[in-house]
Amino acid sequence: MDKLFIIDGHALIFRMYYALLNRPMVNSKGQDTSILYGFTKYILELVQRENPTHLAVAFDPPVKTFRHDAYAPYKANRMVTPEPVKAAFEPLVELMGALDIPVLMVPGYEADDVICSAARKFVSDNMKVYMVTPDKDFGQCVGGNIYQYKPGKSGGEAEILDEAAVCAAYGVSRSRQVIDILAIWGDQSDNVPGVTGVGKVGAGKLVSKYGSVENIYSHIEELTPRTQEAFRAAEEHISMSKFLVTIKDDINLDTRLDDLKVDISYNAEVRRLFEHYEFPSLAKILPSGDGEALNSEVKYLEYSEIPGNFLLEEIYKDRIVSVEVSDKIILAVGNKCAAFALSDAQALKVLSDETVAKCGFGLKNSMHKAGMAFGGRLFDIEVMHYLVDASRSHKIDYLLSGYMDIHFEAKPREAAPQVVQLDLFSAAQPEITDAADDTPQRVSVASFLLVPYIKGDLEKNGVYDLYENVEMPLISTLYEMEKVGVKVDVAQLKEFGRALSDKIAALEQQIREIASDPMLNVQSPRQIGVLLYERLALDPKAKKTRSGAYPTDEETLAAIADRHPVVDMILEYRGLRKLLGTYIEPFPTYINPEDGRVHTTFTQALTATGRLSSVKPNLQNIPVRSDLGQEIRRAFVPEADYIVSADYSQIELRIMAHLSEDEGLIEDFRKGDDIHTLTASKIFRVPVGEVTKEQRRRAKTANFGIMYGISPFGLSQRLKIPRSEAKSLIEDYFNSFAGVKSYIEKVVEQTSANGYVETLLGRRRYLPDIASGNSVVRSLAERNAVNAPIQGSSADIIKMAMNAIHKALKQGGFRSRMVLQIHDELLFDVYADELEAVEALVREKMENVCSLRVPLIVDCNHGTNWLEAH
DNA sequence: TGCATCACG
DNA sequence: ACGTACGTGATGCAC
Repeated sequence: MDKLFIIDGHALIFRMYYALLNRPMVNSKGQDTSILYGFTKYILELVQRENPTHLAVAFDPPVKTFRHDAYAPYKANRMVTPEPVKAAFEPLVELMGALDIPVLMVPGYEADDVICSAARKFVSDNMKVYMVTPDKDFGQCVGGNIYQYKPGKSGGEAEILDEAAVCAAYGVSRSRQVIDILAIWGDQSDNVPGVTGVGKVGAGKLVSKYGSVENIYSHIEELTPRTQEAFRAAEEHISMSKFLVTIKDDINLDTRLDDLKVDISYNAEVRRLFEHYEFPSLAKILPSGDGEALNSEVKYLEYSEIPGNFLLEEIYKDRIVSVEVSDKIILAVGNKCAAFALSDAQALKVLSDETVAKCGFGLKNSMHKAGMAFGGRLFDIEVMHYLVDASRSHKIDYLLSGYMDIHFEAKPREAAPQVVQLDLFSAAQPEITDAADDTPQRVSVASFLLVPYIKGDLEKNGVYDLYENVEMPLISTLYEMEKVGVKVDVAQLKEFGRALSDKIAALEQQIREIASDPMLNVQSPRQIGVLLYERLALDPKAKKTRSGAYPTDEETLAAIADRHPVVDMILEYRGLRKLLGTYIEPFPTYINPEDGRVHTTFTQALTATGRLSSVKPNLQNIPVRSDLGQEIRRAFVPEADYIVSADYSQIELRIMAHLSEDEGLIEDFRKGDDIHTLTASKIFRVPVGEVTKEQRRRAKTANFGIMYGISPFGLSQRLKIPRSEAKSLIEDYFNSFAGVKSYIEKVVEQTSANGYVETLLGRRRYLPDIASGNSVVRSLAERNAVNAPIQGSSADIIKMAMNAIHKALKQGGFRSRMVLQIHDELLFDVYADELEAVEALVREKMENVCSLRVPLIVDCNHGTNWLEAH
């Protein structure tokens, strides 16, 4: 079967432009070769990877197209093309010519039209056509032997879409219906008006039900009143929208198939150009280039699948097994594995067996799939490698090639199904691929093999204890917390949401009136910038940032709020929109229909410092600071009787007192009085009783600043005081807390010597930038060096407390549950008859989990919702 | 994709 | 001269 790849040149140029914007390539002649290099490299690697028989690149012509003629505002929103993009075009065409890659360009038509027309012209039973583009619009042209080939994001795998995949994305039955969806959806960047208020999902549903835009209008009375109104408002321009989004696939091309045959060689012209631009690495990947053609020998991961009974024998002999649960349970010992059904009693017995250690990658996820916590010691290579170096990737394919020099990906085989995941990194040339996906088998085997290597690294770095005593048990602790989830009162949330929506709509209306622009998108910082600084000219000194927009962040706007009432309205609009869009509207989708609860996922192997993070949804950033935001917390309610909140008081500052051994700070904490007041008393040299509110505020900000690696500039910004004043404030602070000062100096010094810093429990953060010659980069690393042990030790401590509490609740037979961790706070769902005991237990575990030079104090409260528990 | 914005500790 | 307090995640825009 022949394969024709047609590349969307316009999209690829932009992609390369943005990808290399921050680290441009410049040759010795001072030319910016970024786009040229990225573009050419992409195409050469594509050829190497996919082995097309035919190839072409399509570009937009530099003049107007038939769409502009039909509709003047078409693409009028587009920014002017960046200069480097324009400049790259000519050399690119020259280079393509030298490489014998045909460039398709037809006056009056966009690259889109050319690509689809070529696809239609050349596709046949013996020719698969791949349109290489990230643009969703191409979905309309997919079908039969025509596919869309979507380049993977930042080195990820490319995705090949067939008609079924395109239809699935919108919920329609034919790919041509993409046109109707796009017409309704509209396209901001091309200035194609759609039906306002109807998006991708809404359009998909309607088109799937009625088949086409026209048929929707024939049945318009069946729509909801709001939708009806939206469609009526769009009636005038909808056929134009449909026309604009329809890609022409029948333009006359005089290109012949033979012209497109791949015939790339390292000829004299290519050599000249590569030498001129200085692309030696590209020469190597050319078929007849000077260097080797990338393919060196590659070891692939090999394993054998054996009958379950045989594997069970091995498991009970060795008392260790690797586990990967997806739709089956894959168990492995060494490079032998076996698959069991999720309900298989023998497999489940192994999983719960306390005397059989478990290896795996992301074991918490496997526990969720299996619906049970695993017994025995847990060797999760992802979590383990996170302790080796949190800043590196923990992906299993990197680990396997890094530690064992083995390719994780399946050895390529023959036979191609319709939709395939192509392997970007495999140098070999598969016709591709692998219909039966054996990824779980390979994950399981690879995890088993990697454990001793990674364990070795942990021991070498002295962090194995941290793994064994803290992170390993935390896997199960977090699993249970996620599984329990937290109850959210959606009805309450929705009611609050309705009130917010009304207010938002009213504000939007007012703002648009003031702007005299009924189309103004208040959510667009760009448009708001133009309104404030160009139309209303509120700040003649305002200048654009390097990205070409005016800054419109809260601080900037607050400064000019007195110049026009619209500024406050915009700020209010944003605040409400944030609440609605982030904390109210998305929440119903996160509620598990089976138990009516929200189950976040805690990521245990992500942050640079050792903290957890929370995703889908993030329950660690639920509003608390503003009154309106607090209403959201009211919707977090107990399944039992009470929400109990227990939070460490000033834990980071206490850790700083402990680490720095500053006598004054330690003494202050032992007194048990308000720490910021005591700090203020010292740095402003006034008696504790005479500290003013302002002095306390400054002292508090200074305390935080110190922990974040302060600079006079930063402090002056926060406190809105002159730099000189901030500078002397810091000096006064360090005079009062000399131990803190010398501690900070010591940390920076040691980090420079070691290249890393450590927390209380030995968790490392590597900071190679501490040796940077660039003072901005180096200063950041120095601040990281100060902050990481503080933030990281705090994480160590609460993780230990979580494990202890989880264990104690379980052993005590409590029905109450720990449900959330928010960095220094733990949240519990507690039964009334257990309230006292749980509060006492939690406090005891948290306060005594480790012993510092200062006491650890926990504030514990309860209520019938999260807000009340504070 | 990458940026801007803003929610939390 | 230059940029400037630490760590996160979600959203929406514009390309």
